[in-house]
Amino acid sequence: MKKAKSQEKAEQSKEHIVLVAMRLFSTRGYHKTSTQAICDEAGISTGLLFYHFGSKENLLKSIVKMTLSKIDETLEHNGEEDPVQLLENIIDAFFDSLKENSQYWDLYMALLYQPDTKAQIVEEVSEHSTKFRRRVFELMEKMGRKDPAGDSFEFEVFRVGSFASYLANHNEKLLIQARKKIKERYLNL
Amino acid sequence: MKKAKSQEKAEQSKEHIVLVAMRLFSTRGYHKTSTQAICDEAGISTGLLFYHFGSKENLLKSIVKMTLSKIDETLEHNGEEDPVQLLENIIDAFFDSLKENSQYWDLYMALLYQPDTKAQIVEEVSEHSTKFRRRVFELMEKMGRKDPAGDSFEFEVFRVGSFASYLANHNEKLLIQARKKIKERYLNL
Amino acid sequence: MKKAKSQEKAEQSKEHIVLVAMRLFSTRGYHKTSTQAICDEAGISTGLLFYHFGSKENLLKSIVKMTLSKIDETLEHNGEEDPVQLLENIIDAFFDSLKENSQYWDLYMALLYQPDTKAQIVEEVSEHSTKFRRRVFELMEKMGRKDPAGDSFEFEVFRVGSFASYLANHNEKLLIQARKKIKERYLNL
Amino acid sequence: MKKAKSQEKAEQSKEHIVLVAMRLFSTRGYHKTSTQAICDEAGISTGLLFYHFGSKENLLKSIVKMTLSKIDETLEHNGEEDPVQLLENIIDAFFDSLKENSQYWDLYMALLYQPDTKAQIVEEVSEHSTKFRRRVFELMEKMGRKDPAGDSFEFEVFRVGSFASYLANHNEKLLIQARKKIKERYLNL
DNA sequence: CATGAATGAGTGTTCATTCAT
DNA sequence: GATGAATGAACACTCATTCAT
Repeated sequence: MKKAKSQEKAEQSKEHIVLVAMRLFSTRGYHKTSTQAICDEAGISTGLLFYHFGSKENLLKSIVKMTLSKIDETLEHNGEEDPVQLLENIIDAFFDSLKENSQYWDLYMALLYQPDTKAQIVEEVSEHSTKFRRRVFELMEKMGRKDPAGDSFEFEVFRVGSFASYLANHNEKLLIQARKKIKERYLNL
Repeated sequence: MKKAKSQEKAEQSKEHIVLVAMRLFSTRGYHKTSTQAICDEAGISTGLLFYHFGSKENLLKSIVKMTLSKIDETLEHNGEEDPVQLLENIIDAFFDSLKENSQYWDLYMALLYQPDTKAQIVEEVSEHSTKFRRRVFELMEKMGRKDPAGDSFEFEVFRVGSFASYLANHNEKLLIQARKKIKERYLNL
Repeated sequence: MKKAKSQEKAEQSKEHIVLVAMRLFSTRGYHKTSTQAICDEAGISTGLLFYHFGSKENLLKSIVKMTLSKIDETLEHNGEEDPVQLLENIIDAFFDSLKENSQYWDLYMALLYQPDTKAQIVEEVSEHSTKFRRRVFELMEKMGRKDPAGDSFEFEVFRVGSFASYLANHNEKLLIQARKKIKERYLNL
Repeated sequence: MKKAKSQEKAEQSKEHIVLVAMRLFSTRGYHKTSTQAICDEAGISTGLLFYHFGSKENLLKSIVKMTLSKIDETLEHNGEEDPVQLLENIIDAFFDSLKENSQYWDLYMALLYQPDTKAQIVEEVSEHSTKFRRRVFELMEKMGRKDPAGDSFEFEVFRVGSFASYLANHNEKLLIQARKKIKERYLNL
């Protein structure tokens, strides 16, 4: 019981560190955030961070893993319904996540386009995005679209464009408009 | 004349450093490229880089400025033609640039999504992209599109999506397909 | 207790660095003493100096603070006696300190007459010297001197002159003579 | 004739540099003043400074030499008069110089109390101050003072004290008062 | 679990000086 | 005389990481 308690505490501590680190990484940049700054902000000692995560690099991977699994949960939280409704749910989930996990997506973009950090996270990330692309393709097939491959390609480009545009300056109007446009184009046949 | 010679040499030296720096920044990442590494690779002394550019940050700005002005030249090298043709030229120029100045665009994405580097280049960059967006909007108007605002918005999102997708893994096929799609959608009424 | 031990060790480490730094600053000059030289001489790593003091400038301030507080202790270690005896004690304390803390006073003069270092220490120093001047004035009043203001002014000029002259070439005879003269003039009415 | 002209021009150029350098050295500090800053301020090229002076160290020596010889001129500009009048003239010349060549004396103090710069100027300076001390001693003898050695020692300590006190904070009142006190003590028997 | 003193390689930058023109 | 591009050693400082307690 004691162990369980201590473990739980450790988990809380780890999650707390992850949250603080994500905030700092996304607002200051990964390379501009020192491990010391994370420790200070999280109110822990230098040693504890390395006890839990081993390295700064590994802390970064933990952030990505933890956040992606949370987002996955949201995406998969769907009862089975008709494909159009499903795709709309996915679109909404993604665009909602963009605002809710804004910090994460900021970090995500930063990491993905820097050679050194990209190498660290590419594994965790690529699996996730492949799964997502396949999902959309399947839904478009079920929806009876003539060119599901072409359409899902277009869809993905548009989705990435929405993300990249929004994250470049956090313009909310852009986000609303993009969501509307993407629904118009790919939900109605 | 003597002065001209010496100035010319200095200009060459500066441009050489800029080129080397761009290559290293884009392949290794800005923060992972030391000024020393740039000097070594360029075959110059530590001091010369700072003599010419003053700081690493300023070197970065110089890269962005120099490249953007080159790209601008290409975009504006248009005789007057009908708007459809002009838009196609712009699309081609942009997608060509993506391959030709691939290094620059890699760097561009990395810089734009990192808070610290973004701050450094935002001024130089935003002017450029605003000008480009306005241009597309005007062309769409001239083409007689019903909703030039909505269409140019879509166009921009799609263009950004193409860029972001391509630069994430340098998949050439994706680029070809995206160019084709964007032409289909926005060149034919 | 454990904490106390570790803190104590840290305090020793800091004091050791201060002592080494003072020696090097005073013998080589502040600007000619690199932080690395201090670390080497003190047998510590580069990082530790900055861990404890944050900057070279702050190390300098710590030296001044620490030494001034030591000297203050000596000056104030007086039982209550008649003003003449008190003034003599103060004169002796000051002239003794000049020999005992010779390194500090060398540094003090160097710092005080350089614009950049002066700015760093002026705060710590001025308070100390004001307090001292006031003390002498009060004693001269108690001694019943006719012009305590004029006399304490003269006294201060003479004291500063003794210091400056001695520290310019470390001539011991000069110091003995100056101490004798100052006592003759300001202790006897 | 042409040569003379060119030489004259060179002398002007050299003197100009010396003046600029003295100003910068005294206001920013010797070590905090880069040769480049001097060149910029003087409106000359990097090379010219080194063409004229060979090194920063040598520029410093030139400043000291040039200024001391100017001050010497002032001190020696005396018709022969009675010793009391002569001493008063010397006192006045020195205290006037303190205000007129304030920049030089600031620099002088800074240099004299820093080990590295002291080594550079000690030769030029010590000769000058020895000569001055001897002069005062001789005058006190002629004035018929009982203890010319002791008095001239006191005088020197007081003079140095006045200088050091004034230069520590450039308090004009202090200077006036000190001049008055020194005349009272050593001009009247 | 947790602390924080200690490490040392690495960073961007400065600066006196040289030299071809 | 005069220029200014070029040099390279030195510098203050940072930071991920370790380890004794």
